[in-house]
Amino acid sequence: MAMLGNNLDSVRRENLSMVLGIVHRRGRVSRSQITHATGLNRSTVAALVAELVALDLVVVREPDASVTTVGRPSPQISPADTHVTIAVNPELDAVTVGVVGLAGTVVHRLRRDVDHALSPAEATAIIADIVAELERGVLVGRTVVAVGVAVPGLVRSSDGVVRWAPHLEWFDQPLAELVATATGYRVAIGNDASLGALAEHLFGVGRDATDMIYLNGGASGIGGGVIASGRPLGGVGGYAGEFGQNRLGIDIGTDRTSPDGTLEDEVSRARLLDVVGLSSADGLRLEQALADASENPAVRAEVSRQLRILSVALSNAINVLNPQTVVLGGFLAALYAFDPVTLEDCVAQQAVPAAFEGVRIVPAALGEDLLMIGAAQLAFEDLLRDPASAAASAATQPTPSATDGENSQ
Amino acid sequence: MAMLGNNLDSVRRENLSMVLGIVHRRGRVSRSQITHATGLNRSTVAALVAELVALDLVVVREPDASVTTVGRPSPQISPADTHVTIAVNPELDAVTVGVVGLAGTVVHRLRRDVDHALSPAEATAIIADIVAELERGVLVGRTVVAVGVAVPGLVRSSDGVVRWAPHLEWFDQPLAELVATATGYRVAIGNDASLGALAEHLFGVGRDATDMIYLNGGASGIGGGVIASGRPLGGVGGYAGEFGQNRLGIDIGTDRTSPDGTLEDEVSRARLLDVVGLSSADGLRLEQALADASENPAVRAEVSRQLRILSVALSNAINVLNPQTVVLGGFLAALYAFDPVTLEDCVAQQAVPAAFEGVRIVPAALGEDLLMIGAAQLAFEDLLRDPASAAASAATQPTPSATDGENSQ
DNA sequence: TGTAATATGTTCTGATATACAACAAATCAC
DNA sequence: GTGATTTGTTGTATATCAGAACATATTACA
Repeated sequence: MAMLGNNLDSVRRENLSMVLGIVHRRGRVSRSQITHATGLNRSTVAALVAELVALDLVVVREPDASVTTVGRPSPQISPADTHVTIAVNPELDAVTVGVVGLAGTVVHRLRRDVDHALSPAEATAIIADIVAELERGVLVGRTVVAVGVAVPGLVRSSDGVVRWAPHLEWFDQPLAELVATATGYRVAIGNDASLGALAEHLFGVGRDATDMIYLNGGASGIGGGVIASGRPLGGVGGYAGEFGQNRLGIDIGTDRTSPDGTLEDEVSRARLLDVVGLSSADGLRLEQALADASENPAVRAEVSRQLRILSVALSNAINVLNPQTVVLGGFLAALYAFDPVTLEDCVAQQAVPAAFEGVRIVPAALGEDLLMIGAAQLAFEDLLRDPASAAASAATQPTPSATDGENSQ
Repeated sequence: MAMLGNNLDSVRRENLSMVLGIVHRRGRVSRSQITHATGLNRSTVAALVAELVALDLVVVREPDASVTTVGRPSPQISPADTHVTIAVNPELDAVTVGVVGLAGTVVHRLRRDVDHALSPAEATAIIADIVAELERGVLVGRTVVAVGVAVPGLVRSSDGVVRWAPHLEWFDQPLAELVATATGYRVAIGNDASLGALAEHLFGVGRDATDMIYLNGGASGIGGGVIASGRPLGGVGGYAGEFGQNRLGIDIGTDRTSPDGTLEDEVSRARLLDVVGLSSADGLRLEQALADASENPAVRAEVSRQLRILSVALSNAINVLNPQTVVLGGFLAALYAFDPVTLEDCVAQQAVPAAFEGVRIVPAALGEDLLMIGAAQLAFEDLLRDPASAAASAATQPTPSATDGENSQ
C-alpha cells in the first residue's frame, strides 16, 4: 500500500507542478488565467510563477496588447526555451532525433537513414553520435532535461527494457540503459503508439478529451494507446494498448483472409499499397493515391473490407473504454478519409449505443511531429511532476558524456 | 481545465482521507502501521486519528496483546460501525437491500422477491419500504452516509440516470433521483459489474492488483468492470466495461452459433443450463452440475466451445489493458472451474506474450456479498474522499423522509 | 479629456498543518 | 531488574497559502 502522505512540501510541489503544467499545455497564458484555473490566490500564483522564473522554466512577457478587457493587464507566461528534451524514434530504416522545447514544439529535428536493420547497440551509437552533434549546435546554451525514446514495440515501463519489437527484431533489450550510458542523460522509453496517444491528447485533436483511444497504422502493424481519465493507461507492465493483436468477429465470411487473423493481419498498409499499386508511401501520399483510385472497384472493395474490420475493433474498444474521441493515425487516417461515413455507420451499428453516443472519430493532427512530441513529453514528465528538484538536478547534471549510466521510467 | 490548487485545507483533507482509506481497506491497523504506510509524522497521524475518532468514523482499541514486538504497543484503529451505507441491487425477480458498515462488511441483508418485472417507480417504492423497515430496526443509532445502487445496466455517472438496462427493460430512467426523493438520502448509482470489479479490487481477489479486469456472467448477459492504476475505469459517461457486447474472432467456424454474434450471444448461462438439463441455478450449483456431468460429451463440447470463445475475449482485453489479474464471476467462474487449464492455455496462445505474462485468472471471491459491497463502496466514496465535511453533512442531514431529493455520483 | 469602474499586481500579516525534538511510557531481551 | 527499542505525547518551529489593503493599468462613459 505504497501511498505517501501530504506534507507542506508536497503542497508547494504540486502547485508548482500544476502551474508549470498549465503553461506547458497552453503554451502562453496570462497570470490571471492561471489564478482562475487553479483557484489559488493571486499572491500565491505570483509566488509560484516567480519560483518557476527563477528556475528558468518559464518567462514572463509584457501583457498581450491585443486583449481588450477592463482592468489591469496581466503578464503573459510562456515556457522557457532553455529547458529541452531530446526525442528519439528508432525505426527499421532510420533514426529520427529531435530537440523539443518545453512548449511542446520541435525546435530541431534530424533524420539519419540507415541501410540495414540496426541492432540496439548500433542504434544507440547513432543516437549518441547525433546527440553529440546537437550538443555542438542547437543545444549550446540549453539544458537537456532527459532523453525520450519512442520504440515501435512493447517496452517495460519499470526499467525501459524493450521486450518485443518484432519489426526491429529487438527482444529483451535494455535500451534505456544503453542510451543513458551512451549519452549521459536520463532516459525514458515508451511504446510509440502510446506516446502518440499522449501527444494527441496534450497537443492534438484529443486536447479536450479525458478519455481517448489512439490507433496508429504503421508499416509493421497497428499500435494503439489509451488515455483514461486524462492519464495514459499503461497497465501493470506498460504494455497496454496492443489493439493490433486483437481477434475480431466479422459478419461477412469473405471479409476475412484468414480464419482467426488479428486486426493487423486483416487491416494492413501492405494490402492497401498493393491494391493501389505502390511500393511505399507515407500516410498523406497513400490517402491521395486512394482518393485518386476511388473509382477502382478493387480499391473500393479492399478499403471497405478493411473499414468494416476496423469498425469491429473500434466498436469493441468503445464498449470497453467509453471514450470521447477515437483518433486514427498513419494509414488508418487514410482509410478513414476515404470513406468516413461508412466507418462511423458500422461502428454505430455495432457498439453499445450509450457508449458510442458523442464519440468523435477523427484523424490525427500532429503529423510527423507526433512521436517527437510524445517522446519529449515522456522525458519532460519528471520535470513537470516536480519542477523545483528536477530543474535543480538537470542544471547540476554532469556534463553529458559516456560516463554515468542512469536509467528511468 | 478543471484542476484545483492545493492549499493547507486540502492537505488535511487528503491526509484524513488517506488514513480513513487505510483503516477502511485493512479493517484493523495499529496507529504505527498508519504512520509507516503514510510516511507522515507520528504526531500528525495521532492528530488525524483523533479527528476521525471525534467524527465517529473510527474507534481506537487497546493494543493487540498477541503481537510480540519490542517497543511500546500501538493502539488498534478500526472503522466505527456507526456510519453505514445502504446497498441496493434491483434485479428482475427480486430487490436486495443491505446495510454495510465502513469496514466493508454486510451488517444486514434483506431480499424481497417479486412476481413480476418491476418498473423503476415500483422498484423505488420497494426500496423505500425496505429502508423504512430498516430505519425502525438495524439503523437505529447508526448514521446512514448514503444509498448505493448496483444496476444491471448502463448508468450515466454524471446524474445517475439508468440509460439502458435491457434485462429490467429500463431505459433512460432517473433512478438516482427517484430513490433519493423516496428515501431522503444521497444516492449513488453504478453498473453492477463495475461495482463488482471495485469490490473484488478492494476486498476480494483483486486486493493486490493495481490493474484488473472483472467479468461477470449473469442471467442477462456478461458484464464487466475495469480497474486501471488502482482506480475504477469509467470512461466519459461511466459506461466502460461492456465486454459482453464485443464481437470476437474465433478460429473454428463451428464454434460460432451466429456469424457475427457478441460474446454474450455465444457464451451464455442459458446454453450451459440447457446442456446440463437445468432450468435455473446460481453460480455454485451450476458449477456442481457441470462437474457432475463432466463425462457427458455434449457438456464437454459446449463448455469447451464457450471457454474457447471466452479466451478470445480475455486475450483481447489483456492486450488492451495489460492487467495483473482477471477475475471471473457468476457462471463464468463455473465455466473456468470446469477446466482452468484449457482457458489459460487458450489465452496464453492468443494474447501478446509480454502482456499475458504474470496474469492471474481467478474466480471471484466475494460471493453473494459482492454487489452489496460494491454498491456500498460507491456510497462511501464521498465520505472516504472528504471525511470531515461528509461526516458533518451526514450527521446534520434532515431526518430521512420523502422530502428532499438530492442525487449524486 | 477626465472620472468611475474593474481587474490585477504587490506587499504585509495571519492562520494552520505538519515536521521536529524532547520526554514519557510500555514492551522485549538478557 | 536494567537496557534497548519502539511508540505515544507535548510543545515549538517552519513554511505555505489566504486575505486584506493599497497600487496600478486598463476600459467605459460623460
